[in-house]
Amino acid sequence: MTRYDPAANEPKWQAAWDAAGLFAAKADPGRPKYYVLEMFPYPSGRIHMGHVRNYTMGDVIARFHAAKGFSVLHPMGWDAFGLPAENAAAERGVHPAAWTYQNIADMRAQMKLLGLSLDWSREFATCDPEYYGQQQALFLDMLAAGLVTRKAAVVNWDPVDMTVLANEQVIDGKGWRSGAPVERRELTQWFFKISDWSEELLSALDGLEDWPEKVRLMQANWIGKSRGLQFAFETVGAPQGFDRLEVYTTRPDTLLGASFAAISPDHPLAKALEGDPKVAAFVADARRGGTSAEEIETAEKIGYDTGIRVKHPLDPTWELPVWIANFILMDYGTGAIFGCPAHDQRDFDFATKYRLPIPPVFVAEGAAEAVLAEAFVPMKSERVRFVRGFAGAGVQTGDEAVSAAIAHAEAQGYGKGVTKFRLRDWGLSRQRFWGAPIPVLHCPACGVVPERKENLPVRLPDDVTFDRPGNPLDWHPTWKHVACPACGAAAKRETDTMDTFVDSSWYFARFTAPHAGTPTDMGAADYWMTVDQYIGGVEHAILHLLYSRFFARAMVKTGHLPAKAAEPFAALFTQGMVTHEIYTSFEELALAPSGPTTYDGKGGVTVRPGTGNYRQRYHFPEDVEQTENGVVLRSTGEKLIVIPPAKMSKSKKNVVDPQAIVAQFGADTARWFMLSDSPPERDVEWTASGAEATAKHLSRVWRLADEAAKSEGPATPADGALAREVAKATRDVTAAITGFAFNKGIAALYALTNAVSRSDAGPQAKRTAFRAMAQLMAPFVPHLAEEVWAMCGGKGLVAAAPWPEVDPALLVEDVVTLPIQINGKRRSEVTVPKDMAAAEVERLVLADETVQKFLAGQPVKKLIVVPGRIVNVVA
RNA sequence: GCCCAGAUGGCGGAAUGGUAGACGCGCUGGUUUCAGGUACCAGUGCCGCAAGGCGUGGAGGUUCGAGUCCUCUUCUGGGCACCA
Repeated sequence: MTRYDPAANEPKWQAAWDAAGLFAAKADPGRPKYYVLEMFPYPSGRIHMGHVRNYTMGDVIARFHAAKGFSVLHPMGWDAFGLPAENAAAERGVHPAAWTYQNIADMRAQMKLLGLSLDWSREFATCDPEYYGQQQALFLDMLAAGLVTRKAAVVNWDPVDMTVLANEQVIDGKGWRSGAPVERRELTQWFFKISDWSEELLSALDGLEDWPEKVRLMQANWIGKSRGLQFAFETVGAPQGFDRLEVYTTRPDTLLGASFAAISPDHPLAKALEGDPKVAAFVADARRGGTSAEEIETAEKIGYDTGIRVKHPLDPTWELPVWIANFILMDYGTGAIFGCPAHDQRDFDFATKYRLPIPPVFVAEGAAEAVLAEAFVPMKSERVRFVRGFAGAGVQTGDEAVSAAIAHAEAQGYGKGVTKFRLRDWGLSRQRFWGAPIPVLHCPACGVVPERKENLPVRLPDDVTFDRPGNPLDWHPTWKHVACPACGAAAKRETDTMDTFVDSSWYFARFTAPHAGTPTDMGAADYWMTVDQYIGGVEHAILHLLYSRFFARAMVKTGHLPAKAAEPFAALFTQGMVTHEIYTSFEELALAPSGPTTYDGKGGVTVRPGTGNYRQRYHFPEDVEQTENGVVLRSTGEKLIVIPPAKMSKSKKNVVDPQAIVAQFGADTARWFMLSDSPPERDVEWTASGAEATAKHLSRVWRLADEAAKSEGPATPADGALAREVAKATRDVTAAITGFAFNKGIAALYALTNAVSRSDAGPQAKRTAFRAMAQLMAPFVPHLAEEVWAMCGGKGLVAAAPWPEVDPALLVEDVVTLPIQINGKRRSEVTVPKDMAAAEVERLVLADETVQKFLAGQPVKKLIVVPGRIVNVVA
């Protein structure tokens, strides 16, 4: 018996596709276009199973739309700037570019094994001078259009990587790459003014109907619109220029519960007081740690009483102390608050610690006013009784009370309603080498001067070393010393480079004209944009997608994209992770007392307390073996602890290498299995048994097709039953692909295989069925599909064949089997012609022996006949 | 604390309010094979010899009929948050 040989067939068909130029995207005004894009990879050097899953999904979508007659754009590139290249450069003494381009070459070779329908002619890396040069041009246009600004900001400073970190790059108060504790520093930085677009970016989310609801919600929360009251306290005893203290509150209904005012350590007033050494010492203390709310949350609340007082707006005789407190963020609102400890837990904690009064504004309905043990924050449904009412009070708490309080403040003239957003401007400056240089100069005479466009790209130098910390651009002997483009005087280049999120915020637009002499070509962009289907990990739900949405708008404004592309991704799909079991063992260290290891059932492994020193080891799946005894290490037979599947990670060694899988089973097996076992949005567990089963199935399909291809038989007309199975599968696979339910599409293909296998139709009818199956399989397992197509007499390449249409007549059944329920329980069934009248069905049902038996003489109260579905007898 | 998503056989998962468990894995029996593997056939929610009964985290409800809709609840996963 011959077996299917992927190793021989897959390269053959890949070469055939290449020779036919099938995947080169061509702008064809006569055809509808379809732009499918997967989030491009960082060139780490190896592809992983997550890539395989991501790109296979995109490939199914791309191949399907090509077969449906669309002009498809399905490009691939490299998100190639970033810290790992610099780390590698520092460790190995290679230039980041050399390391990056070698990785790209390696990964491209691995990816090509997968048989993806990618247009490689459009490939670029963001570290190509051609790409980042256009990015610099884009930056200059945005600068001219007022979309970029330079301002001082408190930033997270990573003292090891010597760079600014975004809040989200700070994990547990430490840099996400270096692990070093983060400090807060004030630097002058370049910013994209994304916060000007808060309202637009928020409201436009409503139109993104083909985005996951979850992602839209996460973006909405991130933008964080709130309605509140802004007002100014009159100060008493404050330094010159601080007669008033502006505060913002979303809870103006609790204004009568004020007990203190507090300002951020970064507030101008705090700075004005830093002449006092005690204040300076406190502020230094409060600034320890990162700027993220999460970081600040875990820090203990500390405060310093400035001695300044403010007058309550509703009662000038009522004075509140002004504290500097570490939990107030300068970036949100005005950097100053009034504290209402009775109805805000963190204010309560603060007031308790510093023995400040805690006056309640309201209590739960029916409750007496008592000393509070914690802040009283009523639930939405809870009714309250006001104990310190004012005009506008007396209604429910919540939005109504807030609106009433704002109206009251506006009527009395002490404040006004203000809408604030949480979203902050996007700081793009990075003090790193391996990024796109920010194309501006600092001239002693002219100040900040944009580089001239004809001088772009501002290239990174080749002669750099990484043997000392900081930014190599900054201490390069010559790079930054240039003449001012405006006056010709000696000037210095900006040595900051751009955040790598900038690179990935417009690459999708560049793919439409990857070698244009301007950032985009409007003709190409007009044809291809927007991206019809974007696919990637949910980890990019906020930043990358929000930045891209901002950039697309900025590019419309600067004339680099047509207005219709302002929302760059029409549909988004976020795929689940690839997981694998983890195999671990404990190595007992010398002199340690012995004790058993245990597994807690939740993914954690613990060594029994008090048993001494162990070193935990992880083992690669390829090094372990399943035995009757459980999972053991192949080399030693040592029994291993198996931890339930988790995301593949190098540190846990629960990884499988796609290249090895392709070598063992072929690309089609990897592709099929990645899509077959779980819905695409959920995690999928990679298992060796599942991969083997997939390979067996694909081999079976090939063998059945091979048999059909080789059998001689009468030229029977197409077998009706088999044709019906093909029609059903066509309907189901089509629906599964358009509905992003690839697992169901694969189930339909299994069902069709079984149907063909069991069918007694002649070989000719079977060959017809197999050609149809090849077409349906082609998006999932394109190589095997070509093989089956060719064996069974398909003309040309199946990859170039149109998608099969369903003949609706074939899906119509002549007779239907109706289940019969008696009082809602299934008791019998009746097979009737499809169109039988309900009255006739009723007669048949009542005559049914089983029905009579279960009725046992009871009268029938009601008889429900749902045509074509079910019959329910109510007795 | 708030928001979101889930909970279905031994496992992954199917199921426009209409036969719960498609399809796959695993398992059982059989055929082929010297054997292992492969391949093929049959079976496989639970209890029960059977008739039948019970079954979609739990408790109620709506309905002729609920995995699906409503209320409450438990648990799991994810997101957000000293956001004023």
